[in-house]
Amino acid sequence: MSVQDELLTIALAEFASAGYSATSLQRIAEIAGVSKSSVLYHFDSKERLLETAIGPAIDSMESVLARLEGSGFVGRRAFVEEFVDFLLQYKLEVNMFINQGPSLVDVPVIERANAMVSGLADFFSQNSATLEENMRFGIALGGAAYMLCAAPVHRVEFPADETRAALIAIMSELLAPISTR
Amino acid sequence: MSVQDELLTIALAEFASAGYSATSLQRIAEIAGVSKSSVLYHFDSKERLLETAIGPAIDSMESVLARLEGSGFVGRRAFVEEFVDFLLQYKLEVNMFINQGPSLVDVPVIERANAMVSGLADFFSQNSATLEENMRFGIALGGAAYMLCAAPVHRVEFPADETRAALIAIMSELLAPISTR
DNA sequence: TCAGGGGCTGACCGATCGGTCAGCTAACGT
DNA sequence: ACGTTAGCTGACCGATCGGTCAGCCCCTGA
Repeated sequence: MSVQDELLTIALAEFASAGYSATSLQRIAEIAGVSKSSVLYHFDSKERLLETAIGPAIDSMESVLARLEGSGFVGRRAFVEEFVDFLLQYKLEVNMFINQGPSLVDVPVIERANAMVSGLADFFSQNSATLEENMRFGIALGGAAYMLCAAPVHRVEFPADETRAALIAIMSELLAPISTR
Repeated sequence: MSVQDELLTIALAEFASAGYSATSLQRIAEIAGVSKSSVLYHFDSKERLLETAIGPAIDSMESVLARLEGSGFVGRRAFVEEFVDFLLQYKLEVNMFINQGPSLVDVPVIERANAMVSGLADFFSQNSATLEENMRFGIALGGAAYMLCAAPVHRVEFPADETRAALIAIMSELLAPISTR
């Protein structure tokens, strides 16, 4: 594992657990066993380090959202599976988007993540006839994201395959009453 | 409104929106139109300011959890209503607990909040026979908390009474399959 | 009239922040 | 053998952080 990749892994873990602004470059450098100057040699700034660390997750989320908007809500089952797999793959990044997205609005790469969240919310708002339908979307997606990406910080993790199946079942049940338009 | 109460209101809003460590006493003082020294006169430290601001919410959550553990899960309907009302009353505080609780573990008052979350999770873990049942609890509570306390940062708010009714209905549906033990 | 205290302030402190810069070392191409 | 470059470092910078402190203003009770 290259020094860059190691720094990215450490930075992502620290940003997600302690918060972006509360994580110093000095701390990341100490964990990696290098100097703070070395971190700034590989990544021009703290913000660039964040961008590189969470960029792939944002790209993946963008493609998931694009497919959803392309196929419409008739393909809800496929979307639910894609969404759950996305959460399972990018737990730490999603944790960051949810917890720190609104507070890091001045960081361009975070703006992209916030735009994804808003895009999802807009899609579901347009595809729901009532407030209850809209809340079914929110609870399904927000609850799934919380269980997979936020709750593990407090508690132990569950086996991934069982979790995936249970999550897809519950989310499908929540979204079932919503009619396709 | 006294200066103390005004400072508490401002501090809570800033802590929730920008994050505790990213909010400086200087900024709180500027919004309130007083000096940083004045903030530290009314509250001995930044940590004390946080404690005073979110203390009532923690007290309320403790009583909700105590009643749940006292009555057991047979009174799930009453608990759901209590929980939703708690979320509606303490949106900003809950937003802080969820988003920044795990990262502020060294602050005693936040430890109390984290203990509440763990207590809730333990109760539901003991009252669920399968992983899916356990996830139903998590999605119901996590999703509700996200919709009410985190999502409004991104988007517009909904009317409170309709939201309350819809939320209670959806959560009851999610928790219905779980047998009382 | 005046002593006293609550409310508030600016000046200041050490610590830490992100970031810059000159320079060291080892490996590589010619 | 030598110039170049990548990788890395410590020293240092200005800014900002939470917190301390002496002192000012103004109201109140004796």
